Amino acid sequence: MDDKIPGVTIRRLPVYLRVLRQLQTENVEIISSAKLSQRTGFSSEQIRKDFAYFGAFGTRGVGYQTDVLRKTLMKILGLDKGIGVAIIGAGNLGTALARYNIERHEEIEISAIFDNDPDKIGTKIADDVTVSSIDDLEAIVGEKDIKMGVLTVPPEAAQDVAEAMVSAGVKAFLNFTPVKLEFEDANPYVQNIDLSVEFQSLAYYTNLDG
Amino acid sequence: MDDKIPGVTIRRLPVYLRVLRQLQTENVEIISSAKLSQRTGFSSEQIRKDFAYFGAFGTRGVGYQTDVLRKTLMKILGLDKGIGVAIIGAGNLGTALARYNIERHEEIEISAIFDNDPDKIGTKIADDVTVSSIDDLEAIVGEKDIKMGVLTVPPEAAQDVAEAMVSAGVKAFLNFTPVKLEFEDANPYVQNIDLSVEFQSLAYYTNLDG
DNA sequence: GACTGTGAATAAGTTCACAGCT
DNA sequence: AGCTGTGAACTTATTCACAGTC
Repeated sequence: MDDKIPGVTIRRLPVYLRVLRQLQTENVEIISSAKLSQRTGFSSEQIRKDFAYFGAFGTRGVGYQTDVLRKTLMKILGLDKGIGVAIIGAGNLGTALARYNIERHEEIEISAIFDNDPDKIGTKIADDVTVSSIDDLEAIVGEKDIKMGVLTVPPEAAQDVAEAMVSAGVKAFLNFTPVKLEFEDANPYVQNIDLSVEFQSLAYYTNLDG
Repeated sequence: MDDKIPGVTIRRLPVYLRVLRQLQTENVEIISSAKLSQRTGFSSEQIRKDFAYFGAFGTRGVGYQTDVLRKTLMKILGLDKGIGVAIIGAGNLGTALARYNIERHEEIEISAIFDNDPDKIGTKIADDVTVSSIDDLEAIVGEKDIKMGVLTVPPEAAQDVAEAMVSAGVKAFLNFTPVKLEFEDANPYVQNIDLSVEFQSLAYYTNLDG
């Protein structure tokens, strides 16, 4: 039941989760891969393959129970227990992400946001989120058992901050800086989101006919 | 020279551009695919393959001229001429992106930002960027010849806004909403960035050893 | 009859390996 | 000798097609 799940599959799970939440508000108790296909845009075969990685939990001739499916996917992603996140860099993007995230994800909690600007430290970004000094990074990350870091610092600070976080126990990063992070002993998971890449690559398609 | 370039290659071009800009400030005039590999993290074969899509412009035994390469890549992406972008939704994320982008990309200019909140309309987000009413969307997009749209609106508004933009001439979207956009006649390019997917899928990796 | 689960076929992208210039 | 350009091998992901279950 736990043979190396491809990253592409993992990244589809939150989409399934979103649809399943919707379906539950609509009181839909059973759903077929074909219907899920309509709602997600993924092919029905792909959906069945994805679910099969976690063992078969559909019923042939019937479909999947939305409730069971949702709970299973939550558990696989580890969203059944709360996850603490720290955002490093309380600039435009960091602040926006803190607020954005708090609105949407109960399971993923912004536990702290850090900056090195004295004017920002102590500022309240959102309910329950106040900017801490980056000097307290390791202490707070350890204390609050933070496992996930979001990097929205200037590029030159990224590598150092990331290393400090890893030694404090962070296992995974959302890296919004254009820096290719490298680690010696530890091997945290790094998901890069490079907004320059998004904007500039999109330019290519504005010149094409479609 | 122009046989269907894979999307993955297009998305690597901005990374090459960033490195090439750095190299030029360091006065490096010639660069090998091996050196580019070190700086980008992509394999040297991959880099050569990518460049080969646009015709061979390296010199065997020598390498690539940074200046020629940079100009070629800029041209392929269409960054040699300015590109107008509109952001729809002046919330946390939209505002952050407007400011973020203005700092970094001269070639990609935020030409307008729209919202439907009367309190926001007329507000200055950054130098030269003031929030316009969404009622003026089509007029302004047409007038300023905007080709790229960034959607940071609430999900329920996304489809309508996108359609209005397409009829005004927008060719490509950066879609930060979780909505699967669909179009009838036109076929704009849509790049989805789903922050919920990023956060939730990352949770999976915080539970793994690596 | 409806829908899942899965091997087999295909497609897309990456790495290998080496011939070909300079 | 050094480095590009590229066909061939390989790897990864998706789609096809159908047997199996309810």
